Amino acid sequence: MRNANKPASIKDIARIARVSHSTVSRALRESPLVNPETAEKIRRIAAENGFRTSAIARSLATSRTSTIGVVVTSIADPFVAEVVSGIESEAIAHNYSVFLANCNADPGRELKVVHSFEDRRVDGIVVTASRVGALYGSLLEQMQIPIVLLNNQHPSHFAHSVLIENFEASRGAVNLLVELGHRRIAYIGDRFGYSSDSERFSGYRSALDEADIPFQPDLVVHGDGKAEGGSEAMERLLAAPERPTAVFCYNDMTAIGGLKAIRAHGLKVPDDISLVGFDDLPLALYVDPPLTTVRQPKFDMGRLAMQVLLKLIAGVDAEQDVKVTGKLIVRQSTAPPKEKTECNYSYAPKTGRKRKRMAFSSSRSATAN
Amino acid sequence: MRNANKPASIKDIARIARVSHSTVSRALRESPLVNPETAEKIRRIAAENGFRTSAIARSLATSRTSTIGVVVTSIADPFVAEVVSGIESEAIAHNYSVFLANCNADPGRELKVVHSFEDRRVDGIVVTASRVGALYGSLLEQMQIPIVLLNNQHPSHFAHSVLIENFEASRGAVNLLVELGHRRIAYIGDRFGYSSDSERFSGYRSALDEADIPFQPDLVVHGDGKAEGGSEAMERLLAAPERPTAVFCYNDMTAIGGLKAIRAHGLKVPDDISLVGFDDLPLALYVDPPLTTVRQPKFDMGRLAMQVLLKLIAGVDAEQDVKVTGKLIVRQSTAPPKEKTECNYSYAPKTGRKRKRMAFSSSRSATAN
DNA sequence: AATCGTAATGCACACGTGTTCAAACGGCAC
DNA sequence: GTGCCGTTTGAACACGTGTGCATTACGATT
Repeated sequence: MRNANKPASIKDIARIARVSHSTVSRALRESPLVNPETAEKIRRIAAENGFRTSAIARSLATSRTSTIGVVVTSIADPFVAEVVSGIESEAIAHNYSVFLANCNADPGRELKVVHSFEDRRVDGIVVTASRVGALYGSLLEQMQIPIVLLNNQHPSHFAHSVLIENFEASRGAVNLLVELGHRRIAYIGDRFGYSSDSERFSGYRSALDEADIPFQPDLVVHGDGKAEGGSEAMERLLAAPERPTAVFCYNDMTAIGGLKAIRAHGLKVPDDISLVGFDDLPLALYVDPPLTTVRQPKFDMGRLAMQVLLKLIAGVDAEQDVKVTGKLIVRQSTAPPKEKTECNYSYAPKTGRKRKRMAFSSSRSATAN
Repeated sequence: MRNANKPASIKDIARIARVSHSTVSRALRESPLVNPETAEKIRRIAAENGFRTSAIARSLATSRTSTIGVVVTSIADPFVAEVVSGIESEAIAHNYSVFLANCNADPGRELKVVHSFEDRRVDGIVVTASRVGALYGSLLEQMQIPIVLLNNQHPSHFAHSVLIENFEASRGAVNLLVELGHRRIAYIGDRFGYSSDSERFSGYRSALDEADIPFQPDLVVHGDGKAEGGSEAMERLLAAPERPTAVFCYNDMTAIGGLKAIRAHGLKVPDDISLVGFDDLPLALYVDPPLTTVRQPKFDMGRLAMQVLLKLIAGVDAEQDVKVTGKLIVRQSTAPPKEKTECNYSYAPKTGRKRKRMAFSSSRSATAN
């Protein structure tokens, strides 16, 4: 009907319906101020002409865009992808659209994309696994946009955040190894000084302390959070005179790298060495053996971040830090240690031991509705 | 400096600089029409006040948003994630921002998000692995927005598309198995009637034909494109009286499901059965054994789709269908068949055989710049 | 019958930017 | 001095929508 080129405007519809553009605007927004009959007529005409009201013009008039920006390190990271999926799901349920931008762990790039979001007048921003901590303080001052950080790697008191309980989760994971009877438990950390690494390391130490297992610094090595670094770190552990019987890893990718190194040495998981990861990536289910790991409720964390953001946008105050609990998923990469040289510690239930068990279940899972 | 609340506008800057808002607009856009000195002064004042020009208002004035929409089945799909990464990379290099929307393989949802993109006046749309074929014909008529389909699952003559050469790629993959000496080669397909499945199946048949291997219908079964379906399909193959020595799979996930089933039967890959996948997901590298597969240049396909879209937006005409070639990645899931009952076909080089080798390399890889 | 209240509609302005056109200014050639 | 041209600037309008305010119409109330 239209000769195309330019999309039809509200005034075109008004002309056809013989009313003012104000009435059309009201009719399409279901305003009670307009006569039901004419409203129906207008909506019919709009539909016939394939009219869609311009969100751009509406945004200019209302100074709200119903749009949020999501900045991630890399959308190709499976962890990130699930988080974004959760964000998007919650966003679309509230008629928000999401801008996505990779920053490839480059702080300069991160700054740039945040500015591009500012230009686009997004109503809010979610940043996953940001390493720029102090930056957001002054940035936030300048542009008045609500920001939610998800698993941010530097403590920030400027923005709201959603984060996993690293300490509790890793303590629970290491405790599983303890209860299986392991005494020589190693930790393969990350080498970039992330707070998630230090928190998981603290959980590891805490679990050892509770089991009266002395901490041995030579059982702690560092990877790079990826498979390659995990392999190299595991090599160092295996080269030591007395190797560990279990290894707790910073994340699944280092565990998978470690798995490869263990196999290269002709050893078996879990027979010779038990392995525990962190994240529960989809991948963890498909390696051999399937990986015991701590599940981060990635999708729910994304939804949660969006929910917090929506509150901030609405002006409702939300709690500063939303913590979610991990859940230990026991698969086949963990088992009791082989009876070996030192048999002092058998797998028999340690009846008289400390009864200080820790609550570590799926309770308080992040399924807020 | 500003009392905040509302972001500063071009007029605020104009007032401070004692010029008209037109001059500010020109100065910020580096127009040659403005005196270099005053331009410098204006830019300084703008920077001091943290001013950022509103992309919303600019879009309204110019009727261009520098924005594209990407609709995907699920961003949590690793294939999709890498494609999106490529799209985003190329987009940001041209100062475009990207809207992301999941449709969860629900055609109704797909329609809805495309309409939301229309409302937002995106300059273009990329759709990955769409199943809605004919729909886009009429839809495209209504809204005058350039669309590029990536690996679309129904042939469409309405929109431009980027797609993998399924036939050639799968023929090459099966040919590898033939050359290794396999004769009983099965195919685990997909059951949803995608064109990618039928094309890969055609490639499989073609490779058999060229090797004078008779086609056996009972060696073709169907999964669901995921691990579960792959396992079930493989179970059916293994239950047959005479099982295959090699299996070509519709994609990596079905191959991985198949791997699991093979292992459950106490058989080994590649000793008892060779396995070939399709896609080269990151996962393929980490299963045991690492999977031989056809690599789709996912990132480059994303970039390519964006490049085509940019051409269409600019009004330059682009070729209707851009085809990219897969690349066979040989890892450890393939090997010559074990010498067994029928020893008629040894692995000795078949000297006198058809010399009709096919060209199947990384040539014409999609690295257009 | 006059007044009032209510429903329905249109007018006019605002949102922030881009762009055309006219105007002001200064320098130069005649 | 006058006319012309180039440079720089401002005024005005446009983009498409939302909304406060005034206006009209009409039925109900006094």
